[in-house]
Amino acid sequence: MNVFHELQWRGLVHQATAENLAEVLDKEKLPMYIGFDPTATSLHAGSLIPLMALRQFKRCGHQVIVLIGGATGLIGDPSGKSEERNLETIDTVRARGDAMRRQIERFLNTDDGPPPKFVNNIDWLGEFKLLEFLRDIGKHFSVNEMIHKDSVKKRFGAPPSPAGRGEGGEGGTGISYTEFTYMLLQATDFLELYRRHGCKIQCGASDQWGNICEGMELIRRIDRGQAYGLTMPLLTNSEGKKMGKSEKGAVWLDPAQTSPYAFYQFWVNMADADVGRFLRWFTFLDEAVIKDLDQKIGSGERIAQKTLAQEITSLVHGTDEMENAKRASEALFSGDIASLPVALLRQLAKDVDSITLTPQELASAIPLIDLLVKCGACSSKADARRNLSQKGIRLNGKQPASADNPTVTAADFLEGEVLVLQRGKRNNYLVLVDMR
RNA sequence: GGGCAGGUGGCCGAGCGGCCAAUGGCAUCAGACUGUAAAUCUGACGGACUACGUCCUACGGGGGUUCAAAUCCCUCCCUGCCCA
Repeated sequence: MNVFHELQWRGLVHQATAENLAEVLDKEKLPMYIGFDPTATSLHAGSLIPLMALRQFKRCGHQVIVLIGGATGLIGDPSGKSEERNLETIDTVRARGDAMRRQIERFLNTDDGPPPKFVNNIDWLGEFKLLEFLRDIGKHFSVNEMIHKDSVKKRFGAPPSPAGRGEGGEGGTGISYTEFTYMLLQATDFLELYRRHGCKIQCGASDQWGNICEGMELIRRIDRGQAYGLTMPLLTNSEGKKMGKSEKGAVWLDPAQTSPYAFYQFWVNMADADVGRFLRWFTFLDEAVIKDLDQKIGSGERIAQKTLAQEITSLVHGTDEMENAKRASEALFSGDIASLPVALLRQLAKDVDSITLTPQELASAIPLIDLLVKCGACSSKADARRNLSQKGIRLNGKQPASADNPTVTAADFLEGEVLVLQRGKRNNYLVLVDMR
């Protein structure tokens, strides 16, 4: 199987540096690398695109190399950023890099294809002497060209032109010499991996195009070698907005930061206009199956969305967690919470935000308003009252009985143990009674 | 350095002495309709409370004038534009 064709029909190819990349890959299974800078302790939904590329290359028999940007993460990539970033400490970057590496290792831990290699650019960039770097690498870069790169141009203010109005970037916030150097570092990485591992392809998100091309050029200039680059689309929704952000913030791949349930729900809620694209990007389902699902979009059952959610959740969190998330979803959206087994509801505690009360706390009636704030369903008492008056709150699936100032007592708990609080249709909270 | 224009709730943006917790738009939240969608419609949208009302906190920071200031004065900080 040719990766290029595979990536292409899935819509994962944004740009390639060679017209004939597909043929090149037909002849040879070139090693490929993707770099991840440790900008956070976890990857997020957007990172799934490069991760899927790694899986696809690996599956097609390519050696894949994952580069952790232990060095570049200390500098900061200006690509796609409108403002200069604050520098992180070495310890922070190291810790994040380790966490990211573990996460990626787990994602690539499959037996279809050669095992991935992991490298960290601190190992070579960290060794470079400044003068050596300037003489060996810096000499190959023209500042004149560099300042015309999108990533840099965006940071330059609109030049005061005689006509009055500046054109281009809207008053850039400037760029430090540090970030300006970033592209040289990434180019050096490519060269280094070309030398060490015979790596000839670098992939990345579309905003990495410039950096990737610089690396290719460097390889050509210094080693007279031929390398390639391939970029992939950015994760955006049909409205062109960046995704991976939900109402609670970013959708993380780390289950401690975004529970598998929340992760699953994120995909179930995908807009019709986006599902098809994501089924291609984020699953290994073949074309016929996906086309069949395309037909079912809009029919009302959300079959495509549910399939998408199941596939990605399995991929990221494993099938067990996916089954749990699926079961939790079915339970909470069944509409008849009161008749569900208490044991099942108790299990939801790890998927849904929950709090535990002691029997003493429950001895007297608790104002529902307080409980809503306590479990996180509402941000303040005023917010709780508001939601209550607008009929947005349900206890175990039902509207609270008393109108004015409803309270909760032990009797409201299913079998004295569990209370499901809901704000709107999709926000679920669990109140458990400590049975010890 | 000189001149000018500004800093208002998550964002944009009105208000320019009392009727201003502050018009409007966006975003957000809930409800209706649906498919746990989109679009649309309705409502809410600083906080606390023994609540169709009361109180507290808010219009860059500080100080002042006034019965009363987002609105006037002083001062400080910051931003944008123009001229050097």
